[in-house]
Amino acid sequence: MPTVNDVARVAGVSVSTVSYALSGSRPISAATRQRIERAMDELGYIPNALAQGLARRRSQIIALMFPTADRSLNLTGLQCVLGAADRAQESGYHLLLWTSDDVDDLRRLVKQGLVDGVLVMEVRLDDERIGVLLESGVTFTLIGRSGEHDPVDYVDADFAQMTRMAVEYLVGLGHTDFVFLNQSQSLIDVSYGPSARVASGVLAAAAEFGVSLTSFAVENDASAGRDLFARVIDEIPHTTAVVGFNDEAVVGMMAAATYHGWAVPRDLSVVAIAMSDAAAALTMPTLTTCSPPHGRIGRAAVDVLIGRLQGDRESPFRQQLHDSALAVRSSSGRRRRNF
Amino acid sequence: MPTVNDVARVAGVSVSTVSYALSGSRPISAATRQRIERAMDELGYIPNALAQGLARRRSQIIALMFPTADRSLNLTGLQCVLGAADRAQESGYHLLLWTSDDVDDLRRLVKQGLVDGVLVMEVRLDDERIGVLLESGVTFTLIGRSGEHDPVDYVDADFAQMTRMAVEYLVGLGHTDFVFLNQSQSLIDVSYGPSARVASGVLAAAAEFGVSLTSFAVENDASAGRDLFARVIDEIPHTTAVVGFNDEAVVGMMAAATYHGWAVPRDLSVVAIAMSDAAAALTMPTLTTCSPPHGRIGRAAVDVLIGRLQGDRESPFRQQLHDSALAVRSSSGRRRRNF
DNA sequence: ACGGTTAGTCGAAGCGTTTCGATGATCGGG
DNA sequence: CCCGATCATCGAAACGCTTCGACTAACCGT
Repeated sequence: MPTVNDVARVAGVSVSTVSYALSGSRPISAATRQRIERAMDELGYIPNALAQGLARRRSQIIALMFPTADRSLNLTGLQCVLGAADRAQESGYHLLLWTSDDVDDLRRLVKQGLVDGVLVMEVRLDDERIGVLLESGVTFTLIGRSGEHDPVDYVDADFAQMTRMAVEYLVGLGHTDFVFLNQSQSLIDVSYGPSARVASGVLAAAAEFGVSLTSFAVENDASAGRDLFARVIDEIPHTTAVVGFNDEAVVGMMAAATYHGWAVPRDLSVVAIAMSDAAAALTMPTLTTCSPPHGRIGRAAVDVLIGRLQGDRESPFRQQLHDSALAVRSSSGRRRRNF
Repeated sequence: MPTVNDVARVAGVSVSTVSYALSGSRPISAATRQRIERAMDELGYIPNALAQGLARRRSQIIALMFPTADRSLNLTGLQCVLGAADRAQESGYHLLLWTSDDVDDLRRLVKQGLVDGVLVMEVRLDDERIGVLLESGVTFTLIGRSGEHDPVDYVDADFAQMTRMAVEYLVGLGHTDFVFLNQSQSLIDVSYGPSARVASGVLAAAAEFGVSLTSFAVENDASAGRDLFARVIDEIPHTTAVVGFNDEAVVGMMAAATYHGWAVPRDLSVVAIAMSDAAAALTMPTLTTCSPPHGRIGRAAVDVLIGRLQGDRESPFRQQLHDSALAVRSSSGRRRRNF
């Protein structure tokens, strides 16, 4: 591999001149610049990233924490990761994928000086990673939010907007009796942010529109959804609308409904929260969804982080919430049943 | 951030001694080692990864090429990525996520000296990235295979085993008239490896078991599946088994079948190839699948790459094929219809 | 007691950049 | 026609680590 030395020799200048020509941080005469450029592509020179990083104290690498433990994988996370990766590349940064949840690993990572900044996914309400990052002094931004009003940058979905939109849509179709199907209690117990925020958002929206709503937290599998349906026909049979934030249970519930002769959407309208389009297309009937723009959120988070990295460190915190979109498919319709 | 210098000063030794204590590449007396270790954790010392990489000419970073263009995202890719990321971390490596497809970007990446090795996903039969990597001299392993017998390391699914297993299973249930539903022609046109291999595998298996098989390549969406079902009842109505390598079209076909009064699996058995468990659980009925162990493949690829990185560069090529597993769900059963 | 190992340590020269300060050369203004 | 600015370039010192060669002391066998 050719080095600056080689380029300098071939171009007949000093290494510092080559460096200045490359970075443009000092004026270089047109003639010299040309000789240097010729030398560079004659040699096929590409600056060594490690040396550059060491000297500049900037690696142009950002870490993306995407912990995989304790969480059922879904496409929504992937979209976010890929959005972030694409954007990082467009902005001249590398993206390091970090799947560990462990704060000691994290501490080690940032102390290594390998990464310029960190992106944090799957943020919990009392996420201990935030404290670690804060005290380490590294620049970071959250994809999601903690429960406290930490002085941090974040990009997140606007859960209030999302849930209100879902409920408003169903109210507009005449529904007045809702069931909300949340994620498993175990996820709520680890204070997974979205679960809490979707729950309170749905509740608030129901109150706003004056409709009745009963909430359940069930495991993330089809049988839990079937069991729940049995409970619903038994205890609150006048239910005509379901808002679900639990992919597999929602599907299980639809299957049970169909099995019991409740047609979807004739007898029951279902809206899934934050389900990917690809997943929604696989169900029968296809599910109406209300989902955050995960890809865009990932990209926006990269922009925020890089903005902070390149700009002033002390400016006010950038905190963005992104609107979700409703994708009407075949699982929702006008209320038909009457009691 | 403390440096080796600080540690050396506090411990009262030279920097080289600190380095040797850290790497263990030269003997250090127990007493000295203790003083050094004490100094290190008193200062909270972590070696700077960039400096270390520069000096050792090893960054402990591997790149994972996961191009996102032209390909519908699915969980199977995610599993593989996450498996690789986990394994890399366990082995003391960092994983750089690279989403660009461009060979110039790739060339630049490897010339930068940032990564020790490269993992290549979504390999096409005539993948130009392979040539670029080969001539750049960087160590790499494929997740998948090209069409040629390149002298390269790879880890892939055993498509022959996979397809044979799927067909054998259905034959065992009495089926003799098969439809194979492949991915879109556009994917085949870019010579996407799995499409070709699954197609020929299914064909070979059908021949082996002496059953009839008709193949179709359709777009990856539900309506294409519905259209195909219409064609099937028209042209080959005696079909009782479908092997599908096209998630959305398979689901669309099932929906159309149900709509036309063909019950699945009573009148039609369906096996989906390489569909994720999560996706299979969302369909109705839930789909029987035959899928490669994507997570394990990702991990294995990391092992192969790191083995090559740390071991001899010239040993015989490591080429692994992994067996798929059949997950029987509700879309397949004994053949009932007779003609 | 003596040469030959060996264990333990040190100094210095890299690794490939950037960047600071210095040095000439060139220029415009009075 | 000389003086301070400005422009273009250079040399050398970082950045934080590894590693080679050398040196000292202790140790072994004879």
